[in-house]
Amino acid sequence: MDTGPKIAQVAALIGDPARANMLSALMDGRTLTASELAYVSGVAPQTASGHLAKLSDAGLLALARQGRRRYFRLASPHVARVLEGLMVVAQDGPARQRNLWRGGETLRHARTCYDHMAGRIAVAIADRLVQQSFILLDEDGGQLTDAGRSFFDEFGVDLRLASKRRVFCRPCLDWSERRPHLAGALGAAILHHALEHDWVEHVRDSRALVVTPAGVSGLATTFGIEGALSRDGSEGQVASLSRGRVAVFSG
Amino acid sequence: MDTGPKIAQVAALIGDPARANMLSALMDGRTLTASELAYVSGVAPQTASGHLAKLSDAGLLALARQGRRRYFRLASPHVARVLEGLMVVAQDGPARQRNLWRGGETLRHARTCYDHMAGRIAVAIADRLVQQSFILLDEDGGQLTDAGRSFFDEFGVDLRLASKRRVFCRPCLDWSERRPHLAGALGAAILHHALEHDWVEHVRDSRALVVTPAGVSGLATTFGIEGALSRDGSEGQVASLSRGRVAVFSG
DNA sequence: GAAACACTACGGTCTTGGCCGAAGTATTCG
DNA sequence: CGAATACTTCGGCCAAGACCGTAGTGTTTC
Repeated sequence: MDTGPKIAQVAALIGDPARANMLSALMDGRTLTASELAYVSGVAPQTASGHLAKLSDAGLLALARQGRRRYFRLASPHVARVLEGLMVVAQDGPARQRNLWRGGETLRHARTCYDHMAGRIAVAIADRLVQQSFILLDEDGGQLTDAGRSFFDEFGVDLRLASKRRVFCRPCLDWSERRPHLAGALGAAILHHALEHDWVEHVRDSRALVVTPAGVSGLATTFGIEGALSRDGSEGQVASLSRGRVAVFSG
Repeated sequence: MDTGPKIAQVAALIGDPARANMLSALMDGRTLTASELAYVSGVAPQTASGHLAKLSDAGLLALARQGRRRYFRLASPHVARVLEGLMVVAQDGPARQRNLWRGGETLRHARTCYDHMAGRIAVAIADRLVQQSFILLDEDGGQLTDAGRSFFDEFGVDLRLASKRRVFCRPCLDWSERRPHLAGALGAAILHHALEHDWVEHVRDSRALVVTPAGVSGLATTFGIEGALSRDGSEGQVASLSRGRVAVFSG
């Protein structure tokens, strides 16, 4: 029955800005050194060291020492999911200005989400795949159709990972677009493919991705995606009605 | 790029023991009054009032006033998922004693998880359904098979919810068993059915469920579940090897 | 072996925020 | 209308913990 305190302990750990910055920086699955994490979190190395010790002790980070430096990464995908979930809640929570995002425009456009793509591009890809009946996908689950299986075969995505009868197509709620995009092994395979073919490139020190010219044509011919590729604020989509937070429900 | 601070804000909110207790108490989807929440969180009403204001402002709780009292509930299933995720991370984090759980034995056996069942029973049900090829389920996703569809039809679960082509079978990682159980609309339907037929009953002021005699036979004949029903500590399952938290990975 | 580097441990300062007593505002009941 | 109930606001107390300066330990480089 002491589930509350356990939750609180972990949440309090994530609840410090410096630590949250560290975890955010690791959300794409990279491994970073203590110094790098000190820098991104905006605190002195001594302070960062303390934070990192706490996060490791709690099992949120995995640590590997190599010579005189220590490499940290998220201990498991579970941690990444919690962080992603917190982003979602943080976004739809306060019904405040959603569009004062400015700075994050590149992130909103395309970024990595642990091991797959997120952002407008990723949502567009997912939408397109659903529209063509290659996958079924909503907030609660996803699955590859037979048509989808042949599509991805032809597309060149390695589906051997998917051998057996494993379900490997799952949704991940995009915190910037507030719609599900494709995660799981299939999502990871698409990102892998995109990086492999230089469709997208990592932005240094960021989870952001930029779409290359090759990517523009590749995404267009493969998925038939055009509109979502323009990165300038063609924020056509109405910001959805702001559900009042103080919902009156029949009790 | 300010995703860190946003995460931190929400996490810090959950990171206070009193507030975490409140959220935990609401995890089964109930609506509770401010007084009740003050009681479960172990603080004075004035203090609780402040906490509840913060949680509502942040959009974690939805509030309905009715006469002189205020009813609170989780603002969305997203919040419940974050809490469940935190439980999972809290469990596998510190590789400490997993079996000093004592008090929570009832919870480990069967409980609600927002709108569906969790605990040994729920994992057993999911396992059985997978074994009989009625569903596919792993940590990343789930799906109902054709055989499963007819099974649930016969079983009497209302699948009309599942109309269209919606995917509605999703996994939820059980923090006590560390294996996925069935969530989503299908999981909710099973819980609904079980409550409807008096297979299980809520334990007052708790998320725990007790299995009635009717439930024992119902679960046995319907799902073929026997072993998992004995609630005495037949903790046969070895506690899994304790993966050292400081994993050395090739960097 | 000395110097530079990466990280950790310790100690003291200072802010944040949780806590409750007391008092104040709605709502219901007799 | 007054008392009881449910909740909120205010103010002061207090402890937890984030922060960095200083001083270490271990590792690499020259």
